[in-house]
Amino acid sequence: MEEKNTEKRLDFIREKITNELASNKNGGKLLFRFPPEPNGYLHIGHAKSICLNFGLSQEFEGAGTNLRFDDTNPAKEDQEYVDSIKRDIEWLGFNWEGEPKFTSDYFDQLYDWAVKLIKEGKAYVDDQAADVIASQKGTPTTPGTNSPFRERSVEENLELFEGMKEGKFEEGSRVLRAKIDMANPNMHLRDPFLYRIIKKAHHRTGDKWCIYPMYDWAHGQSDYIEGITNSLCTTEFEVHRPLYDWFLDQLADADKTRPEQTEFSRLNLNYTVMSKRKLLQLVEEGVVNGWDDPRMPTISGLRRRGYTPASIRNFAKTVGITKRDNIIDVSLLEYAIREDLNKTAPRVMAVLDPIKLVIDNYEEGKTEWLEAENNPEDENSGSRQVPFSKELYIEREDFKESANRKFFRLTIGKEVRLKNAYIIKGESCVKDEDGNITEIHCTYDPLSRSGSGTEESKRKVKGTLHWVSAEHAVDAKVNLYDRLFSDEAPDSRKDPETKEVIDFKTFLNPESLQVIEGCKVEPSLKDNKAGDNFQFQRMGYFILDQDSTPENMIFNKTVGLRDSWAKKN
RNA sequence: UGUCCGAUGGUGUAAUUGGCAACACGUCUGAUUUUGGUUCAGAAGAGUCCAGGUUCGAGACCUGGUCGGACAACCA
Repeated sequence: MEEKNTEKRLDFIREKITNELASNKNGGKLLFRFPPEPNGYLHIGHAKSICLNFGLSQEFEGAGTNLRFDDTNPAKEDQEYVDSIKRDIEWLGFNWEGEPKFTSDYFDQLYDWAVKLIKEGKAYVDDQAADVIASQKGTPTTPGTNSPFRERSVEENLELFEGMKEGKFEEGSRVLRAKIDMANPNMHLRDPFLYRIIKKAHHRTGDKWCIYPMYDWAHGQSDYIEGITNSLCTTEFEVHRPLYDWFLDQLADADKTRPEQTEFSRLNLNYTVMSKRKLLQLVEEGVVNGWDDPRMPTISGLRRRGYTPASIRNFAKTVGITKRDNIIDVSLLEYAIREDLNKTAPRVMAVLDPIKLVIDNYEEGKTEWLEAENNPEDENSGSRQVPFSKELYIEREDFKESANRKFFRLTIGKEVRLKNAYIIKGESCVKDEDGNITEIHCTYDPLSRSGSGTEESKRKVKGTLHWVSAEHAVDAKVNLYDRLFSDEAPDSRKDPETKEVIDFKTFLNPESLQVIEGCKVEPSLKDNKAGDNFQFQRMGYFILDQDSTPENMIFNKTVGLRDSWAKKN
């Protein structure tokens, strides 16, 4: 699918970059970076950032975007996440500059710089316990107090820091801190941590290190090492920027590229949660079936749900880039996928809740192969043959014995069109002892075949039903999905009494997954492969699941068609 | 009683940098339709958080408020 026409409207970041280019900042060089921590799967919020950072390098001539794994915390990170992140970025249609980068590649340089800061009296080893240090930090409205270890000699600091590196001290017993200003109104400048001791094997550096750099120390310096020009991140890092700049002030070479951090607001979607911690919780507690559960807002979940890369890119585009808080309505996401799939997904017939329909005046044992258009929105999509016979399945909800004039479907005595086939008239129905309808009987008009050109075929009937030949139908399992949470803002509701935030899992939608077996689909579907998107005519968009086999077909519902009838009823 | 950031229809985003508040989603009509889909035509819905000020003219600039968000992890 084509990307929507790029309008000339520039968001504030693109405008800023355009201006920088005009003033020849950094000699016209542009290098961006996408810096995920490999501690979870990427979600739709990351997709926004990916589309920004990698999109920028596609839009500006000669620009590039690095992929850098911010792997400074071996306690949480894992190779599995590295792999999934690479896969998701590529699936979205983006390429990074050269090989993927890792913050852990810079551990030696970072260590050397830390030593330099110590030698200049700008960093010190603090021996206090975490809670003591925390209490000395002060609060946002009250200044902190200096650590008693703040004025240690350079020699002692050097020796202790080396000891930390050598593994001579216990985890949590010492940290290296920058010596800035414990009374600074910006809390991030109150002697922030540079290093802590973590005696865990790192997924890349193994046992080489037992001290690991903190985010603030590692991030900006990694940008600097790579020669990043524009370091784009979300607004919660805005208050970190003075610290980002402080480090560069101490270390950066005047004739090297100095990166600049710019913040934009993160994406929020209603009816879901977007924090990696909470998503991990859903996975670990088995609330969902893994990171790629189609109900998850993860990129892998959306992929398995049937979303396409183009739809997500277009979604990111309509959502835009600003600094203000936002909560995107899921209808925007759903629109993006419908718009794409409407143009690209082949139409097929599938009956989700089948009931037998017998055509009394149709010849026993006869099969006709009727032509069916693959996609009326795509002239080049061609057509296929679908089998028609005396006994069919139709959707149970498409029949009522009698109904008012607004019911455009099958009733006794009224005519409807069977899509791509004949006009039929409801005659009678069979019920079991409980009064449930078990079989419907009808008659057909042999002269009304679709596309035959006869007067009878041109007759206007109000309703058209999808169907599938009972003899030729293939069984399938279908997963129907609804929103994972029944509340718009599951992670920010507060108890009116206690003012405590209510656990987000309270709002889980118990009906978010409905599995239906015994669906009947047209035989042509057997030839398709996992990941293929379809429109089940009149029902919605579906994707062949990765676990599907020709013998046990499984479809996932991506999204329903717009349904102006259901809305009124 | 801090620092930083933000505020435009229900939602998201614009407004050529001071000149009739526009676009998309959503909602509602109607037309078309062998998908109650698509498409097409149209409608309703904000006077731009508030109060002052500058100006012929302010969503935009200035001042002061109000409201919302971020920040006190040996997380990122």
